[in-house]
Amino acid sequence: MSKQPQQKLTNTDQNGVSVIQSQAHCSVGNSAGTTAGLQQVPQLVPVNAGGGGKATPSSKMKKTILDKESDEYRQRRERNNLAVKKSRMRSKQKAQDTQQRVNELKEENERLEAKIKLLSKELSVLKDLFLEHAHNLADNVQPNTAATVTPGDLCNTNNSQ
Amino acid sequence: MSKQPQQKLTNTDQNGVSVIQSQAHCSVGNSAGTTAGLQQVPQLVPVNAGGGGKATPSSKMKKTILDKESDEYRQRRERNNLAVKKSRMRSKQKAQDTQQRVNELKEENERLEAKIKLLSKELSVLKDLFLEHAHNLADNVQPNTAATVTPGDLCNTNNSQ
DNA sequence: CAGAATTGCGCAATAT
DNA sequence: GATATTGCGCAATTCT
Repeated sequence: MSKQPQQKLTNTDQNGVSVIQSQAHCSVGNSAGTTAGLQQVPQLVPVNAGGGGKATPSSKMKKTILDKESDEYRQRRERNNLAVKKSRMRSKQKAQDTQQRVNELKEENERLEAKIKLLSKELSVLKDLFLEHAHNLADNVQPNTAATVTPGDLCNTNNSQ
Repeated sequence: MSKQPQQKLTNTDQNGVSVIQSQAHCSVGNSAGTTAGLQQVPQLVPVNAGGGGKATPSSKMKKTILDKESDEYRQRRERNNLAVKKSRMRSKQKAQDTQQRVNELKEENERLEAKIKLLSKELSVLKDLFLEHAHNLADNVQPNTAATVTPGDLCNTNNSQ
């Protein structure tokens, strides 16, 4: 997947055989022969076959030099066009999905970040309490009076999230 | 943005006008006949323009009935081809970037998740200590002996991350 | 060898 | 008016 074989071919078109296709959709109806001028196809004939018109694609020869007319040709084109469409659709879909994924991940991230903030805060509170308590102990304070905190306050820390 | 005007045109090819163009500036070799056979071609001329070859795009006429020959036409095509290439490149780049973003976000997510785990653990430890201590107090234990914990242990909790 | 999937490319209709 | 986008078909390759 993903390579770029196709001969780089500098924009200067080298061999170009190109074709035009479409056009057709001129006006709406077009159905019949509405199409004004447009001549039809030139028929690129395969000049072909170097010296001995090999009919059999032995070693060198490209293929059988496709006949644009051939039914088989048309069929193949049509199938390919279909495949192309499919492929592109998928590609597009994938891109969309990826974008969506980004959004989801971003949200998730915010949630996590928030949770961290919360936990950090709790932790800091607890630590402070501890330090305070330690102090009290150091100062030799009565244990009972030292009960400044009720653990209960810290027990509902089950952040649902 | 995003619509799909282009006449759907059922795949049944209606009238296809095909042509070959290039050729002209073949010059640079394109080396010999690399391209197998392909002869060129016919040059589809726009049969066209009703009676008088109007040069001026008056009211009805399409445009000036583009002359495929016209220099201006060729120039426009070339510029457009360029634009198309550019656009596609960008599009591809964007997709790639998005994918990358996904990866980054995923990593970040894992980091956050880990941090949360850590904080949670610390918190849980602290809470346990608290509970234990509370117990001791309840049981009326001597404060001094209650010094089971040293706050110091909890002070280096600055998770670098 | 065949058939589907990808990919680069150019055209033309639109959109901006 | 010019460039940017987009759908489409062709052909060359690659993948199955």
